[in-house]
Amino acid sequence: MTTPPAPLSTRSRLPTTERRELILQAATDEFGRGGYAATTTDQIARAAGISQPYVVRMFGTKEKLFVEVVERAISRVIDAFRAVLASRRPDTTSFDDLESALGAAYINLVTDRGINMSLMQAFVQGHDPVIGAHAREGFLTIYRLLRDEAGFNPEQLRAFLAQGMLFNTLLAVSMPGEFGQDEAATELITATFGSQLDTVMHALEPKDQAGRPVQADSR
Amino acid sequence: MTTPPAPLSTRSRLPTTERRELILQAATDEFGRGGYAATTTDQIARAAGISQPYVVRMFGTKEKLFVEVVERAISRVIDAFRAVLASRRPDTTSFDDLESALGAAYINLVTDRGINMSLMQAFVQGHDPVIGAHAREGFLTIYRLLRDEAGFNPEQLRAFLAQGMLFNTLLAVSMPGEFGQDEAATELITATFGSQLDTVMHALEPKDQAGRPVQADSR
DNA sequence: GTCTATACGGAGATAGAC
DNA sequence: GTCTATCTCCGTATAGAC
Repeated sequence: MTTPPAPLSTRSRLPTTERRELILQAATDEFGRGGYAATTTDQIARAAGISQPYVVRMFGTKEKLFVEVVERAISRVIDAFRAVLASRRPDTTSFDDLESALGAAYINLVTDRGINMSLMQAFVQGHDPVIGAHAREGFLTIYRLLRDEAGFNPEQLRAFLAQGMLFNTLLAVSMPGEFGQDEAATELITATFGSQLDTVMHALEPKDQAGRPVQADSR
Repeated sequence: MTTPPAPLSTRSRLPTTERRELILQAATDEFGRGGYAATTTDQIARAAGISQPYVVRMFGTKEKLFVEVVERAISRVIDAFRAVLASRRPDTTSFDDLESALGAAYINLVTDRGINMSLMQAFVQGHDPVIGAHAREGFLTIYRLLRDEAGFNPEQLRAFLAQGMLFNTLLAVSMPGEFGQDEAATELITATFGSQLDTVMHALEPKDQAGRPVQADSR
């Protein structure tokens, strides 16, 4: 249906790099909203304020764009973990403290729905030859990072990653939205997010572009 | 593109109930393969050996069919858990034994790619008003089952469900296919599946309809 | 109970202008 | 660097026959 973008006067020419970044951000949000197949390049274009063909033009195909979105999401996880590792005092930080700090960093990332859903979309497309390979590689990169740089042992890793996958899932189904509504949901969310609960609930309040709270999703 | 189904001579009239079951099975496999949006009703029809319009006719819309597929997958988890609970000796079964038995039952189910992916697809569509509600309800039903009938406490539940989500994810990205190929993958898979590893590896060998091992996916 | 034919509405991608 | 116009394919759903 190719909706026309904003009038020329409103738009502006941007250097390729900046435009790419804008599109990737929009694509992360949109793919996160509807999934890979259901999201159209036109939706992404609109969200980025440009025309549909230009999105395709810049990334070649929709699939290539998606792969970049996934790569970007994985990189953000890696960067966040590295930042935590860089800021600790190796000799005085206990495993538990390190694990909490890493968990908190992860929660911070995946409460961004675009990031979380991009990751999950990648997992769910795991049998696709292109996307699956990226998903596995990303997962293993994070595994090695936590093992080799954070010093986790296999069992600690298993538990940490499992917990991460539970975060993903509960956030994906908006379970924290049931907080206080359903006693089982409340119990599960409390047990899962613990002291991070405030962060989660706060991050999930819908915001507009300027960061002001809004009533409902306007889409 | 509506590919014609098999010639009339090959097909047969079936009672509605049986035909429904066949379609639901085919739909589980196909949705599991490609996800909700990317899977066409025609693919499902072909896999079930009938015409595309008949699929739509029988379930109303593609979305309703998908919802039934998800419901069915969740029911299978619930049934499997109940079967385990029914067969235990309440006074002599330790928590660890019960947890292992339930974990094994779950692994058995989700090594069926159709089941696992149907569940994950439901999670990933978690913000869809219809599908999301079903996903949350299913998740909470399982939560209550494990709490009220198996006697798990919140922390045990959290750990068990987290582990389940890790199973889902690793199977989704075919990580066990990397077993022996990559040292990190091998370590992770071993730590995750432990004594269930044989079951998993065995279940993942590709099979044809008659259950004979085959070389590669013929699609 | 099941099919064939088909209407209808997109979606991704390309061509070419500015 | 970015757009408009448009081609072409494909997917769901409906109508109606057998």
